[in-house]
Amino acid sequence: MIEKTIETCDGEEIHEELLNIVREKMPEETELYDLAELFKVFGDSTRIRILFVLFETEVCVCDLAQALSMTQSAISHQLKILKQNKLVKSRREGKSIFYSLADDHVRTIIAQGREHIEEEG
Amino acid sequence: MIEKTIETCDGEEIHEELLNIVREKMPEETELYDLAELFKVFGDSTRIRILFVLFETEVCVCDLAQALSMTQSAISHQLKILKQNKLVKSRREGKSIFYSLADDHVRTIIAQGREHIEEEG
DNA sequence: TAAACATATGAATGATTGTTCATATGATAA
DNA sequence: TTATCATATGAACAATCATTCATATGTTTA
Repeated sequence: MIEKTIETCDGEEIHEELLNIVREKMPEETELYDLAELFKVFGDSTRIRILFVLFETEVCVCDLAQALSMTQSAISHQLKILKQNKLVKSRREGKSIFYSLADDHVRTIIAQGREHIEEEG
Repeated sequence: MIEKTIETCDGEEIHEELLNIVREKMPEETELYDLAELFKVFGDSTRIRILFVLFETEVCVCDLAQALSMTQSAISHQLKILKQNKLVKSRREGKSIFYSLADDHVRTIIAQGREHIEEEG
């Protein structure tokens, strides 16, 4: 933490400490962009619902579509986004393709999100 | 985990286990919506950059704007969204308003996001 | 009080995005 | 091969959203 100061916002006097922090601790542009992209994936309730199903079991696209009462196409489009972001992986079994969680960060991130929500008034 | 079965996608025969899981484990509509809303907030690189500054110190709007090379208005709009979602809190000090992190879920969520990104090829 | 400063906000706009529709790809069965 | 089933995908459309611009609110100083 930098010390609190009073004088601010006179253009020239933006705190040097603040600028140093920004320069030193701020991740690279590409990482910031990738982070935002990752969280965008969680920012849609259809994809969240897909993930909650995958928390319990692997499923094929068509069962997912029925379980969530959505079209196969809509689900498939969303699975593509989840897969591109490595939240989900797939394997073929005959005509079907089964999707499952790629790793456990997904559970942790969503669990933290739920905690945050529940603590709000 | 439910047992894996082969037959799928013939319309009537969607696995009962899957439907039960969806009914029992899927959060309420409102919680799914709130979760997606929360993650949408993290899904913008401007807001991510604001949060990274707030990881280090509290700041007033105008210093934030200068540090991130953006207009006061743009920063103010984003701070409003962060505050509405209780990721950030504010206090007035004279003419300035200082913003700081509301709680530590923010750090955890972003830390998990970074881990996920770094583990990708 | 009026002027100056810091922040907030409503409207407009360009960009992004989720879903639908039609169709393509890929695998199995006849 | 041909037909059928499961999934993927491109284009189009509507809805959402981040930024800008102009202006309003609220605080301090003169």
